Amino acid sequence: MIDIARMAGVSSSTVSRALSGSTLIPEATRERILELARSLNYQVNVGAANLRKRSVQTVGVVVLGDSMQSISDPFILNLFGSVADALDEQGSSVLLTRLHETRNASMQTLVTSGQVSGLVVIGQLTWHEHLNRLQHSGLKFSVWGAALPDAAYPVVGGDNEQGGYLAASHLLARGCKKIAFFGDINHPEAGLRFAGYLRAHREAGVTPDERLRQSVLFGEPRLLHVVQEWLSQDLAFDGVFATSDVAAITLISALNARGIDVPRDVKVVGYDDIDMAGHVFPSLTSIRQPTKLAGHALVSLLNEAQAGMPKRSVILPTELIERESTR
Amino acid sequence: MIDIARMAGVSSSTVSRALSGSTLIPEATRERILELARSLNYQVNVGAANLRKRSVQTVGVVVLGDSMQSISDPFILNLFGSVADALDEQGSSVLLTRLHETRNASMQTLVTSGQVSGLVVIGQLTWHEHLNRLQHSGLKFSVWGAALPDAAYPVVGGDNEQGGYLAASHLLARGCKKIAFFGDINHPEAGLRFAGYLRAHREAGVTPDERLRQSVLFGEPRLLHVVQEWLSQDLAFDGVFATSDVAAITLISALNARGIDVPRDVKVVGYDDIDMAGHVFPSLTSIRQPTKLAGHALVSLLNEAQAGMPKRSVILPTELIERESTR
DNA sequence: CCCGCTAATGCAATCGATTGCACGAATGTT
DNA sequence: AACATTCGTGCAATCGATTGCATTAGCGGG
Repeated sequence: MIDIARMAGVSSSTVSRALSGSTLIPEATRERILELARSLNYQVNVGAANLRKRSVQTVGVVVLGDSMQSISDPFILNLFGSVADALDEQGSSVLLTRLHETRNASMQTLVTSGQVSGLVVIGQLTWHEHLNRLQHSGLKFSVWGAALPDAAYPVVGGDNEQGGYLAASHLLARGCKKIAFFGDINHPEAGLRFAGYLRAHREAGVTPDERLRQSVLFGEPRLLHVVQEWLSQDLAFDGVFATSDVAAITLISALNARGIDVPRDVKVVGYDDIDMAGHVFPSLTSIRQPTKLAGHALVSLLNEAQAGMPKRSVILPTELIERESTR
Repeated sequence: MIDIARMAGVSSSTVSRALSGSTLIPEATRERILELARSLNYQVNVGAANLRKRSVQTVGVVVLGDSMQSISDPFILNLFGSVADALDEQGSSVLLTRLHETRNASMQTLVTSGQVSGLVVIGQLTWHEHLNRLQHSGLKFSVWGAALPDAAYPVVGGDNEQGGYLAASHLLARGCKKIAFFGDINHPEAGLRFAGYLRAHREAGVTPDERLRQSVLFGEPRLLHVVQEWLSQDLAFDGVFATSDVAAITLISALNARGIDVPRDVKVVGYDDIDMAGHVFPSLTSIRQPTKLAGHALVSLLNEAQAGMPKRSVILPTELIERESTR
């Protein structure tokens, strides 16, 4: 910067002001300096500027779990992209970190060491208590997940209850009477989806068959096996609501293999509306969560936390995307 | 740091040395200072340290393409995770950036502005020329993609030719005579896979039918439509090699819908071995690329570039994962 | 007892920017 | 013509660390 100052015949103060767009510098001078900087391929050293300004334009995005490898869920990737987009828009950089269960001190470290100004946390699960503790210690962050009643930290999540309701209502409206539920009821988000499934049945005056429930975990490795086991029980059903598209697609493949036609004999609704939902045959009806909004909401809540505003949580509406699997 | 110095009754130089593990400081003093720092929850300001040391422990990972949204390819995510793991291991942070076609100047910027020491680039595609230019301008980076003959930059990629060879050989060994190829031959990686497909045919003494080629782009939105169009041509075939698992799964769904049994009537091999390959029915035989190795290789090549060592490229072996779609 | 040497420590410059304050010039006001 | 503003610019301190060099204390050897 001093070199540029010399070449432009001004002081480094003037260069700094010109580059940062201060109104003190007349347009003519600024143009000259800008041009010079461009031709020298000069960029302000962000680290030095941050040091003096005592601020950082970087947000940490923390993905909880063993490793990114384990996150095979395409929905998480979309969400992640949307957070990155939102941060881009406000001119922040994204420092990515994955955390294992063991190294939980490191979330604090990122902020304390001045690398990031705050955190967006994706993947709540078993970390709930730890997140509560961090919130009380004054760390600034926002979290994607289910809005647990005793969460002290700001949460953004899809409206899982509504999602489950939309799915089941849609199947009922399509004439299904015996709708199976595929998902792990103990998982916070899947549990809410199940609650919505029940509400839809109640409102329609239909009593759901308790035998038509199969616990399927997210990312279950033996998914195909579980599905086939379940089908071999020869239960009577004409519809399925699966809490993940991966499970739904697996199920449809298995049904087709047994000569059961989707959607004629059985109608299926999935969850997350992953890319492949539109690619398989029959294409899959699914519940879409507004990832675009989610990213913005997570960033907004983080900004609010940093501004010292009171903690707030956001529940985003879900939407049913109708495709051939329920025609 | 000055506060700690005062409290420990030493100068900030001593604290700095103690914290960075200099041998000048006797063990007793260092322990005392470390304990004090811990109790005050103190962390060295990374920005200030970098400024003085004139070094950065952060690597930029650049994902090329419109937006993370468009990267529906789960393989890319795995790769990304593996790069992040490798950087973690050597104690580097990961600054994530997505770039659009339009803003291509910004790769330089990240390094020039001192935010990162180098870049790992994922997604080569149409950027080849631009990457060559950047390499000549002295930027330090490594790239995942196909090792194009005139690439001036270090590349890590799967052995696409071998992958295509493995896939086609496997189908031929399973008795297939008419093997269709699904993929965009103009895409560098898919082109090599096609070359391998041809070599396998040559070695087996089988002449591939030129009509059995369907150009399918990665991430094609109208994939399902394309597949159905193709099937309606009623071409005779008993095997398919698809250059992506998503295309392969779509194809199998469509075949099943027409009463064509996989693997009995037609055998199918995909590429990338995505998670869902094991979940669908019939489960999908696929070509796996060693993502774990890929991450390490990308980081190694970047380190070498930064150390001023001559450019080198790495081609990683692929592996056929046999499942039901070719039984 | 003095000298030399080593082990610890501190001083102060430095990294590359930003910004409060002071100053001089130009302009406007009576 | 004298004075008050406004405008543009530069000086120098500052952000929070690191590190070359100087300095001091402590110790053993001659």
